[in-house]
Amino acid sequence: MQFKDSQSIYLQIADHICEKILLKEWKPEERISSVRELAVQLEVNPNTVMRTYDFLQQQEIIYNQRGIGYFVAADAFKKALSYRKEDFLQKDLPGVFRNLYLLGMNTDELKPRFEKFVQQNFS
Amino acid sequence: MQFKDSQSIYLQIADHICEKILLKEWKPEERISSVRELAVQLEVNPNTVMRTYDFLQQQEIIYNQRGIGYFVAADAFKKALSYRKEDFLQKDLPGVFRNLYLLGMNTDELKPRFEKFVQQNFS
Amino acid sequence: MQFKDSQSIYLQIADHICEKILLKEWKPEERISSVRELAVQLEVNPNTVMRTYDFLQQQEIIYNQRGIGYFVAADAFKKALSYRKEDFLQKDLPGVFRNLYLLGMNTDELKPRFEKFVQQNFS
Amino acid sequence: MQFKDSQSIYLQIADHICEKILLKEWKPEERISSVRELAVQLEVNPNTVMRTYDFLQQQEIIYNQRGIGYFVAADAFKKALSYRKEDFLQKDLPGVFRNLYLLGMNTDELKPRFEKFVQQNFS
DNA sequence: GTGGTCTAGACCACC
DNA sequence: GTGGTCTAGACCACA
Repeated sequence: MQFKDSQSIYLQIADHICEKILLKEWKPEERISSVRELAVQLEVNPNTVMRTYDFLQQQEIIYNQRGIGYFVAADAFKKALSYRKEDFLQKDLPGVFRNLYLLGMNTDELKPRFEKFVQQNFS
Repeated sequence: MQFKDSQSIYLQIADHICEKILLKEWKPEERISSVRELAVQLEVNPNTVMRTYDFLQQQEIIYNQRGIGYFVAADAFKKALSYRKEDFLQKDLPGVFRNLYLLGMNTDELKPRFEKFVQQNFS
Repeated sequence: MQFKDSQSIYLQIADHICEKILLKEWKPEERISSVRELAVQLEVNPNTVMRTYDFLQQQEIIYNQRGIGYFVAADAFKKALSYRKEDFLQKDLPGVFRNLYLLGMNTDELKPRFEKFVQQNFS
Repeated sequence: MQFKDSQSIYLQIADHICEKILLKEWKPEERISSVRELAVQLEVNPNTVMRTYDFLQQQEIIYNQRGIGYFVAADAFKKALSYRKEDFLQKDLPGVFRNLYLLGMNTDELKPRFEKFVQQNFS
């Protein structure tokens, strides 16, 4: 996995995990990788993964059983959805629309790009 | 002008100036505020404005005449457009599309929202 | 390291780093001193070093790994060469040639001086 | 006349005047343009030309007759030559040689460039 | 520990 | 008046 410069790594990892849950690849009560495992896998400092898990735990998307590991929360899907949706419509969209307008674009131009994106990333 | 915490001030100022140019409020070869003037006006440190101007000069959106001040470049519109467009398409859009997909939405649903936004903000 | 008055310190530091790379003392992917370390070593303000690193990153001679440090770019030699060469041919040479002509000299007279210089400084 | 960014305008004007003298286009005791005339001609602030004349007067290359104008000094040629030569061999050349070496060039490569330069600028 | 940003204030050369 | 550079010191997010 490669990371963008524009967002902190730990949040990119959090997003990645949320997607697994939203796409139902990971199911409730399922155990997820340990901090160290994931750190090795992503070639990242364990502290960074720790931070991700901390963050997701605060969002109540995962929970911790001491000495055993981290698990997907029972209502993780719902939480992950709201975590995603929360800001998107209110915070992200206005900025997107502003850019669209300033750049002389419109939503129709986004359509083919969106279809291409979905095809490349989710199929 | 108030600043968000999510982006550095000097880049927010840069974006603001780009918008002036994209909206054709500022025209080519027009002199822009001096570093100190703008600093007072925005209530930020002159160094911060200097950094903005430095950045915009690198983007070839503004240029400097020694001892006189900064001016809007002849092809500022084009440069500003490509600077913003590049950022938008590469950095913002993927995240937007990802959210759209995960939230089960599509670009058609954005259309009425966008039209409403434009009407409210640019007319 | 002592600095001249005729050029800004941060660019003199940049030149110095370029030389290390051109002389192959520093190799691709090698980590370079942290901002603070170099600042202490050169007895300048960290901001000044930061500016140097910023500049060299724009030239794609060094790159940054978040929270870890700055590294010599893979093609740093090439980039450093073209950066220095461009400056030299366009900014320095015309003035040199002008002086040569006005002083009634030619390039042949430079040859022995150059050879002596190389011998004294690089061997 | 266009000015480079790398050197202050008033010194570039001074250089230009010195060249006129070295090329014997301007002769001893000849009156030179007034500050205002030259400022208009070069599209520069009169203060800037004033500074040039001040500087050249300090170098004893031109002199002033109050209320009449500026004149080329009797020994202007000699002074201009020494003003040029003074730093060239000792200050400029080492930097040039350093660059040549670092860039893997030698004086032979300069020869055709020099000939081309002379042809373009002085014939 | 790392870089990144910002403020405050100073000094300089230049137009 | 203009920009440009530098210092000092602070605070922050991040790995």
